[in-house]
Amino acid sequence: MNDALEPRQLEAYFVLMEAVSLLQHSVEQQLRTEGGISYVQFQLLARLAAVDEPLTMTQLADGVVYSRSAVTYQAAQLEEAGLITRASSPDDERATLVTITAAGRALVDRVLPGHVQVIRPMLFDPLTDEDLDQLGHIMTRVRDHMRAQPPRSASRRRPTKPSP
Amino acid sequence: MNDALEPRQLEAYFVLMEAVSLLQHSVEQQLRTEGGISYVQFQLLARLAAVDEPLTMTQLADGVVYSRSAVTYQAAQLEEAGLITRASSPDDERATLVTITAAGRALVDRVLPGHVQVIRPMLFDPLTDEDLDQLGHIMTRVRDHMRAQPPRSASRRRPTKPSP
DNA sequence: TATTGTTATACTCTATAACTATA
DNA sequence: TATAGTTATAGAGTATAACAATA
Repeated sequence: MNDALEPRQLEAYFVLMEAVSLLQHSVEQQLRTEGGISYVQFQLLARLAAVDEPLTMTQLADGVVYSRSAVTYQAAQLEEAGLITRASSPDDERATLVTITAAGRALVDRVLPGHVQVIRPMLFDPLTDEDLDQLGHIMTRVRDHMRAQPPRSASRRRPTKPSP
Repeated sequence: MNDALEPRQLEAYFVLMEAVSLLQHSVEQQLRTEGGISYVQFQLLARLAAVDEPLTMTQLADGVVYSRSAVTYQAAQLEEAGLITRASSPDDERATLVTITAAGRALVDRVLPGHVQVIRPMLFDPLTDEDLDQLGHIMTRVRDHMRAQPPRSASRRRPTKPSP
């Protein structure tokens, strides 16, 4: 058992990261220019629009991985921009329910075409439909596998101190 | 011709971005913890180690996309940490040649095993060798295609002001 | 006691524009 | 005049830890 991966595997990883970085960079500019939002903010809005019901801060964070304070920060930005509202949950007074506003939905709808126009030439044009299908399948498997086992190092909430 | 993509295409894109974000996050923590460097810094060092010869700041930037000032900033960090050296080029006095130090190589070698240990369970374990091959081929095609046509919006150097 | 979320703070990183120096 | 790189500055985003309130 060797700790080193086959060079080809490592190469696939590096190329994956590089290509996505390029894509992310372009997409970020488009969102900033046309919508005045970051990619993270777009993700949060898109998620809220997709599920079509209020989410708690924790649920919202679950989709984007970051720390609680980062979500609070982003939510504050989005709320200030009138794209979401926050209200404490009737079920659990500790929780904050985040709801996307009409303006929020409108923004997502407004930036999506331009978003696609950036993605298409970069990601879709060079690939066949079959490639895209495979890519989708592969990354879905990867994503689901990642979500299934919470990363050892990045626990959402500081684990309780082991009895000292 | 419709501006909207097939939902499945868009889905593949979103999953791709999500999975890579998760991967990036984990990898970033590993590099920070075990090497005290960011992923960008790791990329720069790995690139210098791979080509095995000095690169100019511009050449270095080409691999990582960012603005000139960002490269200067990162190079300053790496130089301060003793991982690279900078010296003006004999060929072109304007250029700065960046050379990786022994400590820089040592650091890359030192963090790479841990890096792989993070990647393996997240990316490689859930995929067959064939999947990985396909992923590599697909993303290589995407990457090469992206590099072939410089993004319209993100010119490396501010284009000359159109004759006013 | 554990969990949800917020806040204060410090830090990293990035982009813009102005600047120097060389080609 | 254009290019390589640096610098000053300002802004966005993140994480940590301490905190308040609820379960």
